Amino acid sequence: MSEPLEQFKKTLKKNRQSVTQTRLAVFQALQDKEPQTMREVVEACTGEADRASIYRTIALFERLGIVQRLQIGWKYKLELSDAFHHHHHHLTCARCGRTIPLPEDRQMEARLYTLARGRNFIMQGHQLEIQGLCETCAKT
Amino acid sequence: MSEPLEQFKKTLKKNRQSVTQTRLAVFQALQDKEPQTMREVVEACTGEADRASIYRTIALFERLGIVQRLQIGWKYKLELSDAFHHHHHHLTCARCGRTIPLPEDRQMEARLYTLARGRNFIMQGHQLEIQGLCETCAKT
DNA sequence: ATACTTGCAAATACTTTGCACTCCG
DNA sequence: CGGAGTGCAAAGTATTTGCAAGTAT
Repeated sequence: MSEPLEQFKKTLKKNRQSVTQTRLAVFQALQDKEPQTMREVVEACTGEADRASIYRTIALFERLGIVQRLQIGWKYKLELSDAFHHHHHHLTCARCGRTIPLPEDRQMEARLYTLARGRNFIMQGHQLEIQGLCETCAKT
Repeated sequence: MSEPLEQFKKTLKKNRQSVTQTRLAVFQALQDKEPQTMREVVEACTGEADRASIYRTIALFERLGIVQRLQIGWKYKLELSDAFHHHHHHLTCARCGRTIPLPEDRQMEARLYTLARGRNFIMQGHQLEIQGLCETCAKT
């Protein structure tokens, strides 16, 4: 059986939430894809779920830590959270808009934690986005 | 004369943009303040500028690198850019919503640059937001 | 069975646009 | 003066909400 799918269902159950068609559809739409805009998710689910339900589902998923939002310029995109991927950050190409994942970097994570700690701040999460030009666009 | 204000006017002129009442009002609203939501900026400028003009002004300021957006959860906030502040990042309290500036950290910036470089990516900018609990909220 | 979820439609909130009028250089 | 910039009103988008009807446990 599909490993992440099981984990997903388990997460819902653990929080006493039903495993419904709508939720499965939204989860599938996000699976193994690059981060998507809300519009893309809605389009991917057309016919399977109503726009309003998708918003409600995404909000639930965020509350349960199933999805996370990334800021891409003025907009945001959605992707499954670290529990379903490795923790990572992104490079976004300012020219073509592509979102490229960066591998986790323990050293940097540790440094962030220390920085926050120094301000008596308890770090719960963080988000890092780098803008620039991807290899392809830099050539032209 | 006010130093940043002069710099602001110079930036506009350098780009052949007029120094208008609206632009001054928006700039003042952002000056020496914590990052604000669009709504807050609009409210701060009520009576001095129309909502539509403020949106147009913010768009212009972003184009000229006068302001930058930060993602705070689902929303964004606006603040004057690095040219008017030191480059820095933020801690956002998940409980009370406060935005706390973090000092610049050269070492971390350098590491980011290296990471991007390793992927043949030309870094032009980046954004880092840390969520957690501020000292006050952590106590209660 | 029955409490949680959804679809639908309508209300809000947020952002952009067209155009005639005003102000800056 | 002449073009850039603005206010106003209206059009688009995006997101949220109430409620009757459907569905998972």
